[in-house]
Amino acid sequence: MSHHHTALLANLRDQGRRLTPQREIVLSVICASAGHISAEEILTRVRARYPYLNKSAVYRTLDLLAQLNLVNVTDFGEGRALYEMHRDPHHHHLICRKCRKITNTDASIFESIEKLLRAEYGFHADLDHFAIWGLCRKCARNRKT
Amino acid sequence: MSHHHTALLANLRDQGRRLTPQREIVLSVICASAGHISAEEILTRVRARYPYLNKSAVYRTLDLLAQLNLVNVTDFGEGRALYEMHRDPHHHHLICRKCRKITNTDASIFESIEKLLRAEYGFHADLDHFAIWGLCRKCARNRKT
DNA sequence: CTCCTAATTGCAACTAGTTGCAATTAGGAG
DNA sequence: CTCCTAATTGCAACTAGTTGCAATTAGGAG
Ligand SMILES: [Mn+2]
Ligand SMILES: [Mn+2]
Ligand SMILES: [Zn+2]
Ligand SMILES: [Zn+2]
Repeated sequence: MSHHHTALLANLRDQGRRLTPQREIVLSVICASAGHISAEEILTRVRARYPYLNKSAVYRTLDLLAQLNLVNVTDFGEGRALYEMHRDPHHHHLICRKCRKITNTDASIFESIEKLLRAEYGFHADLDHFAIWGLCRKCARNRKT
Repeated sequence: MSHHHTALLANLRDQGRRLTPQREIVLSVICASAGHISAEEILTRVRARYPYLNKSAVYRTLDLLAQLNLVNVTDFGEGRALYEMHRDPHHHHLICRKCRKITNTDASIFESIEKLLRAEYGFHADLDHFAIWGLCRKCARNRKT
């Protein structure tokens, strides 16, 4: 049993919830994927191992894993959610709303804001995977600025 | 013709796009709404004035307005997008992933990051309406922290 | 004012994801 | 190991939003 299954199990037990084979398979598929992966692709890979697993169970598991903060969910403007394991070091994505170019940054840029939100609002922000929209250098220049 | 219609017209003309009655109606419905409003509710209000306007036109207009940055689009975890005019002063929302409580903050918290992204990546971030997930004070305390 | 054409709409069919409920089962009690 | 029950799954029906394409039209040219 991997490290992530242990984390899942601990989280579930706290809430009187159960570790089912379906949940284990979904989690391990996400663990085995390098980057961002869609629900549809997760379902495909899950079914390679367990052909009759229902899509409702996959979607419900994805919601659960997101709520437990084991995976992050991000919309990169494709009109569907992409899932990724929470891994260190954290990173963020800058997305150009004009040309859709994506640039990565590291997590440190949000450190000061995390402290501010905690100090001022008592809010423990999940700032470990942001999609930040805007204009890239090239597109901002073309706006005759 | 309102200030917002003028802004829309200018944006459209630049790109060889057109100001249609459908687009005007959708924009004015969002302008007339105080806070966040769903696409479904926009469609309902649009049809109060123009009963046969097609939902595709509404969704396509919403995409367009978002791309032109005249409205912001945010998912507050309800599984659907909410739309709001870009208005000053800007604000952000802190959402607890456990109890779904929503707290507002003002826009100034992101000023330093906006400068950093511009200086370091040449990226002009749209940081005027963020939904930040995390744990509120109460829920963070209950996690036996 | 009329004509023209590329942009846009309306439509119908489709896709991704959600929901309510009966059947199944994880996991605790004995 | 067996029983029990609340949590979960599978299913089928549903909803929100998307897409391709023919019909319409905004807005520019003459
Ligand atoms: Mn990522
Ligand atoms: Mn808002
Ligand atoms: Zn760009
Ligand atoms: Zn909370």
